[in-house]
Amino acid sequence: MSLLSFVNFRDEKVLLAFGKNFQKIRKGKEITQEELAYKSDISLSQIARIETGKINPTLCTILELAKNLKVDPSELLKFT
Amino acid sequence: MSLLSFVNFRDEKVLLAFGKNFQKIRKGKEITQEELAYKSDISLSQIARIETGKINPTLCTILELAKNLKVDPSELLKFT
DNA sequence: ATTAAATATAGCAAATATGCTATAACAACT
DNA sequence: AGTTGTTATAGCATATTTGCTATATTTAAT
Repeated sequence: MSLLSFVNFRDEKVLLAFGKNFQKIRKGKEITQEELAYKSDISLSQIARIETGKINPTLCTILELAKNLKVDPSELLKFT
Repeated sequence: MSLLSFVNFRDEKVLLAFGKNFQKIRKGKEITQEELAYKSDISLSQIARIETGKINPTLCTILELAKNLKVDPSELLKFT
């Protein structure tokens, strides 16, 4: 087994950009992380980690957050 | 700690729908799972699991696949 | 400057995403 | 039927996502 077998694709720059865009959209909706966490079934800490680019969220997490932000999921993907 | 603490949000129906849409797009591009796996740095087994709705892919995986399919990531999110 | 609200961080546990290899199932064709 | 190409499945190991709790840091308001 190769030494790099378990180095998954995880682009830090992309995650940071996604997080920033996400935060901009959330703030545009004038909703706090805590409110969003309450509405969606996603923890406050997880939302913070997403916005700071610490983690690589899954499809379902992204879709759930988009739903509760009342924004089209593709909006969340519109970052450079 | 609640009994449901570790039941993450993972919507099987959504994953199945995403997988079917993904497969339709890939086939529309006339590329095999194997070719796509080679181009992107994502394993063949993972692509198969995605298309059959077995797993909940991460943002970076989705973006990487979209890139190598030469399709806008938002296309991949257009399923019912 | 204090306080309060909001966000970020840290550490732990559980679930799962991912890669690898091998095998099975399926499809198309001769 | 047999062959070949493609996709699906299974089992294992590791990294990471996620939730929880608590604490720290930042921001906003008075």
